[in-house]
Amino acid sequence: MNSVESIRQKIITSLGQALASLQQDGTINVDDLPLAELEVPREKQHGDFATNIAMTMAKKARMNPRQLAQKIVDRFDRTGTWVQDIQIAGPGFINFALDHRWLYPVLVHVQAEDHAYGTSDAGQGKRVQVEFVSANPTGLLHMGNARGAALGDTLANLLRAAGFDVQKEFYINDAGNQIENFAKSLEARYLELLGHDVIFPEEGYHGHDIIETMQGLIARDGDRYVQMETAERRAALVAYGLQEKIGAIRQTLANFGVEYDVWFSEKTLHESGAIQETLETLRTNGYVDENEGAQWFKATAFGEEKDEVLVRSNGIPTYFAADIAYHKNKFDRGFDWVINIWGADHHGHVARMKNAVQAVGYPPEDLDVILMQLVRLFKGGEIVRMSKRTGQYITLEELMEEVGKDAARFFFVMRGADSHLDFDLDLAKSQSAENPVYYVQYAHARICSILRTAQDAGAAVPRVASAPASMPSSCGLTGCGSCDVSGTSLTSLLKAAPAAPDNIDLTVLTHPSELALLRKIADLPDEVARAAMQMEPHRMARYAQDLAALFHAFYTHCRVLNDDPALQQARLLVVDDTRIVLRNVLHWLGLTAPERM
RNA sequence: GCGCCCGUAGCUCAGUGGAUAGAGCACUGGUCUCCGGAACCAGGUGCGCAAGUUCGAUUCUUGCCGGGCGCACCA
Repeated sequence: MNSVESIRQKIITSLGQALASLQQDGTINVDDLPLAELEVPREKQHGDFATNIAMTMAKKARMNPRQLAQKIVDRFDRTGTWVQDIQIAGPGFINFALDHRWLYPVLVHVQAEDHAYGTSDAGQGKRVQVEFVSANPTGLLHMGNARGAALGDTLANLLRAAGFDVQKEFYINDAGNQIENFAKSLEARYLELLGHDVIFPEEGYHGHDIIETMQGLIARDGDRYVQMETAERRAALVAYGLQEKIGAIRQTLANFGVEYDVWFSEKTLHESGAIQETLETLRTNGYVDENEGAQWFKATAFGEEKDEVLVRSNGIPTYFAADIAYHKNKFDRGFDWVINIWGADHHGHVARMKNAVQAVGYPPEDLDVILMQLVRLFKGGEIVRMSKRTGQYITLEELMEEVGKDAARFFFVMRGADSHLDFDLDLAKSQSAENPVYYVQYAHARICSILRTAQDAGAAVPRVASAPASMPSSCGLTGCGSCDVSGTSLTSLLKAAPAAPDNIDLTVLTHPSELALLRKIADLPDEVARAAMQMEPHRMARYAQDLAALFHAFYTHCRVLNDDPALQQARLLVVDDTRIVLRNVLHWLGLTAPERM
């Protein structure tokens, strides 16, 4: 349990005891005692924690809220709570102010946990799957995919940090109508490139990229497919096309910092008979109707307006049928929680999917669908118009070329998923103060610069109690490179430097900007857990900005390298803790933490 | 027509059943003998509208207005 949570629990327990005591001697006459809730007041002057318990209980206790509050406070045992001062305020709030010395142990704790600081066991090892992007393998990744990639990857990182057992998955739509279309489009381009007269399919994919794909094939195999039967030719072209496209998507996502645990092919659901089995399950459970030669999912049984086709009258299952089989497969694999990230244009699908999950025998509330609103690109103050149909759109590759991976990821994850995102290309590209990405990264680089200077002067970050053997030593992310290279990083250089005495005096840290920074650092485990469990990765982006701002303020007000050895030691510790937190957060956000800029 | 999302400062967006609703940008004025000025400090306007639930609503409910998106034997 982290420091904040431990103090919070102690206060809640003490409140509960105070209430129980009042109940016992009949001062308040109620049957059941609610558990007090502690909140962090908006206003700093209202203390570190506050509870509204006196207000919520006032009516049942038939007592004036402020009077009740006073009685609670009188019985409140502050042993072990760090509570220094209690005030009754406003309509009946009880405000608790902590002795700021509670923050000092946190400073040491951060050092001990290092890469693991901020992680927790909030998720209790529950198995979670996050499926995101899942773009059609018929083209390049666009802005919507990019937003999904940043949100999904960050969310998965945060869930992992919060103690969930997380799997990242990409669902490959390599079956169905759009693949037919893809095949026809490839064929048209192929023949066209070889000088044949063809009419490009009406519903085909117009993107220039598939011309390049076919140029690649011609370079490899020449015109040998021209003579083939149409079906055979299309099969050959589409096999090549899919392989090429999926490879490109995978590479682009890797460049964007996204690595999946599983790439799941829709086609395998058709080939393995999983779809048929799922249809059987649905039929057994009584959710299938036959009508006009097609098979329907009885969505109306769940209060929907109309049923949905599962198998067309031509015998081919719909995307919906495959998707049900896919979700059944996910739950069959034993996930406790399944999260999908979809574009908002698929919102009509959400209720159906949840109903279908229930129909195959799983609890629909174990499925969460995060809908993300569309992205609008701005350049020079103008909207950049995009059209998928004509292939006129900016790709993720182009975006990364233009603004870089870090800026792109940060901008996508900076806003809540359900808010429309205006992506200002000029701003993301600008290396200036207006750009929040640079603001945050600058704080990290500035810290590293201070530590370098300290090292050159022969000073070092004080050595603190080393981590117990049971302490996790990595960030909790699989495939994380930065934890492995810590042996050569600045940190270890500093740690290897002549050690300062273990016993440093932290009580010299009293400046308001120091304490505010420490308080923010102490909040990290809670913030991570909250962002993860509420599925709100944008909270982490905000946390990073807030922390950077607090650091910059601290930097201006508190001279780190100074001629008071005790103060310098203590402040070096603050600075290095801030570095650790910034680095960890940037890491979960998928951004680099530059030591120089 | 039905359904989903959104409406908060000039702009882009946070936020919470509570006590004086925040941040960045933009605008104005300040801060540096010194650790990175990509920094800091100060300055002011706002919860689309109207009812309801509540001790208390920007938050929850309903209606309306405005914007976006869905409503195929497409995915």
